Amino acid sequence: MAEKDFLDADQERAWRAVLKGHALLVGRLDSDLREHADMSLIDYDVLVQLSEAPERRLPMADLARAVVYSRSGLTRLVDSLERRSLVTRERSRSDRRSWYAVLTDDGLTALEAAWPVHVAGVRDYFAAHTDPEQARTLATVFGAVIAELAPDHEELRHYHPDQRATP
Amino acid sequence: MAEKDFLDADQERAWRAVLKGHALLVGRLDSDLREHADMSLIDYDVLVQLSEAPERRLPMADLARAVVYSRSGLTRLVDSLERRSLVTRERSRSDRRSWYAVLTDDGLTALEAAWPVHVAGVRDYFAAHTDPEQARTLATVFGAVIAELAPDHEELRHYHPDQRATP
DNA sequence: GCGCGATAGTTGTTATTACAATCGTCCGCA
DNA sequence: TGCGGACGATTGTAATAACAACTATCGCGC
Repeated sequence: MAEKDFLDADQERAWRAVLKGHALLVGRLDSDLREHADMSLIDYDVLVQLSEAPERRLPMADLARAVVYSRSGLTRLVDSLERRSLVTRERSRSDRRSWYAVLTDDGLTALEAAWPVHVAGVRDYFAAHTDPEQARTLATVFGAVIAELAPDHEELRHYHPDQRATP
Repeated sequence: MAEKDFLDADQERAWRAVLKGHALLVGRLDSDLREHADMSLIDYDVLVQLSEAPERRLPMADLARAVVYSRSGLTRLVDSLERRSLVTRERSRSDRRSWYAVLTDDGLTALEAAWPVHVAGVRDYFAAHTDPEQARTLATVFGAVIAELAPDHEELRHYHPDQRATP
């Protein structure tokens, strides 16, 4: 059980600042990307995850966890990315229920066009106000939050895609 | 102009942790409130802002800025709160374009029922991983983000509602 | 080998959200 | 005084999101 029912003043201020600052930040990053790179922030996030995955691919369920999105939402998001040729779907050879979302060459090109826009935003709106020590603090705190609320997310590190079968 | 095109590793990690941790956190806080207090996180946020405002009221535009929400979105949100008798609208006497959202007694009761749920969530999922020094760092960093992206938000502190006219 | 609970993904449906356009009001200025 | 741009709020509309239900498949236990 908790010992206190209230948050102390510092914690309260911190939480409110995070809530409001985050809302402003993602709102701005999203509209910057829409305006200059023709994609939303969640599109960008999906493309980044895929670009960093082995063979540029991730099963839908793992991708949904990685970007903290509902499975049904991801289905329609990947539909949209597929219509724009940024991503394709491939059936897993080892589990016939599972599909990979795969980053296409066009998708990688789009990502490479988008990232300077995004990085400039993160730098100017966020990192410019954050020294390295503060950055480490943020990573620690939110890392602990992630570990608390999604302890299974570590497993994604150990994921390996199907080995390519000889056709 | 910026001197660097890349974020350093600490800043990158911090930003990613914030993005993911925030998504998990608000998702959980929202579903906790829906389950145990019959309101969403944004409903709660609106009620809190009103409860802290003089005479429990705020013009729609100020309220929208305070909770970082579009004006049209707030219109429909307040419609919903009004249907549930948690809030009412009152026309401003000094500016006939402007309407106040006013927290009702029922709204205050609902808020008092909801806040233990919310505070417990913030404490357990967030504050438990955040010592006072870290909390101050978060408030500093996100306070700077807010000042960068919404410099006009300070003005809200100076707001005063209509003085009550003698009927 | 067979059944059965669990899992991956999609679809039906509904709620939520933002943008653009609109209406009424305000206020600075000639 | 009255004109014109700005502002507050709402509405029409379309995009986006989640939940629940459903299908197909997996893999454990016997």
